[in-house]
Amino acid sequence: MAKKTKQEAQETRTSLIDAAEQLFQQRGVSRCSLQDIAQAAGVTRGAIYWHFKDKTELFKAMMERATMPLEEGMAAPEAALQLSLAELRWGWINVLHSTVNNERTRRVFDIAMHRVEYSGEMQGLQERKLTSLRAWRQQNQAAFAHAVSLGQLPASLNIAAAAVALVALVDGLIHQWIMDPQAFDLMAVGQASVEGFLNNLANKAPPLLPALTDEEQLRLSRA
Amino acid sequence: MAKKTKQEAQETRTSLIDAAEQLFQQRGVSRCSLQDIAQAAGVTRGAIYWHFKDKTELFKAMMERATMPLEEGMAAPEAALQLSLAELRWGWINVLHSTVNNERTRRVFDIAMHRVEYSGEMQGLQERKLTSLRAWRQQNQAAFAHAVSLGQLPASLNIAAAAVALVALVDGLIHQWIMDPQAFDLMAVGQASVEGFLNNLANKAPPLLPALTDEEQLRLSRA
DNA sequence: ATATATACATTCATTGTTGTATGTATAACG
DNA sequence: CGTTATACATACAACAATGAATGTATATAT
Repeated sequence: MAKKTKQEAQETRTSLIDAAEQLFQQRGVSRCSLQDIAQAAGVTRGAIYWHFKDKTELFKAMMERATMPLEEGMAAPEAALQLSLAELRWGWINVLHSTVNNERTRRVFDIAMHRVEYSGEMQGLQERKLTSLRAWRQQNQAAFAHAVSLGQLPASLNIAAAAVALVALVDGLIHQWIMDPQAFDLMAVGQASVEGFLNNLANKAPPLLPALTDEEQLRLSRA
Repeated sequence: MAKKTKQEAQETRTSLIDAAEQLFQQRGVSRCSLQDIAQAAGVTRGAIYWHFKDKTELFKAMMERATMPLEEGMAAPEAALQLSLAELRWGWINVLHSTVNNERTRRVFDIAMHRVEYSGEMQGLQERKLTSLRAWRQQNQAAFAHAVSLGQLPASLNIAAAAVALVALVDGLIHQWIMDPQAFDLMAVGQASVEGFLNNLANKAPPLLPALTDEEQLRLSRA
């Protein structure tokens, strides 16, 4: 077959990533062969090996295409210290919005969460995810610290723990929603949860429950 | 080789599941062969095919062995309506405790989250997970409803959303901790988060942030 | 004590997948 | 306008994994 023009080659590359995205989600990454992907894209494996070194590189390219815009959405690292709580809320709402409204984001989240094994050659991807996770935590913690310095949040606040919890909250919401989208409205519950969380950081609520009983403490201490 | 006694056969079965647990976590489920597992357990593939139909069944057995005690921990379905907030807290704390202190629980959580693809023959497992997730939500929602009826929580509370959020919070915390155990103390942050969450359900905190601006609303409406 | 089911080990055939090597028509370039 | 690098398709070799078939020594039941 004939050589394609540069633009046509780019289109081939794009449609390969598209096909991979679909098949990865449907069958799982390890359970779909390069043959499957090539066929779905209307080419042969030769095209894949031309554009990508192997399946791992194809997977990386797919991830990058989808997550790049998201990571840009949460501001640059230098700006991190300057983030206000309102900007933080805006960042999280944007992530939720992309999850709900951007089909690609949703698919890739699903793939990253349920359709791939983070082992072997994919190990690097887990570390990348870890780096990203730490960055989110840092971002939030810095914003909390800034808010404390402005008097918006009490100085007694454990900003590290609060950052962990907020990231966990949103991450958990997205997880649940991806698994079970009709169970709840991610935007509504998400926005309410994030705002509720932030509101409650500002004022110490009185304890609703008594401390754990001695017997409960004891049961926990027995491994 | 010779026939083993019934007890020896059970030991073989157990060591096969043990080996699978280890290797699944190290190399990922699809990336380790039955040969690998058999060898690690000191037997041949014949033993695996005797005890289990195929790799999927072996995986299922491994999951069941680890998750059964956990699901028992959160009470039986009939008792769901009777759970108090204190019992709910206790249930969550127990899950966190198992995650931190039970090596098997931790390994299997890691496997279920990062080392397996929920596609093809594993599809059933995702549905099982979904069922379990819905049960947790139901459990929490019922406890909230009960607390509302007792006047412990305000009647204005959106109990469905609150249940989703609390499950998300704990699930997200466990996720983060499994990925990055030295990043924070799961028991401490977890207990504080859960108690903080419950406390804050009881009293409406005043809004810390103004509502989203018109321009922000507009940006969200543009897909 | 004998027969049978058990708990595996061993062997074999088949298949799917990967990586690479090679072919080739043509776009791009000077 | 000839040359060369490009963008794939095709063909091939090698392996690895599976599932089934078969073998076998011995617990166990009768």
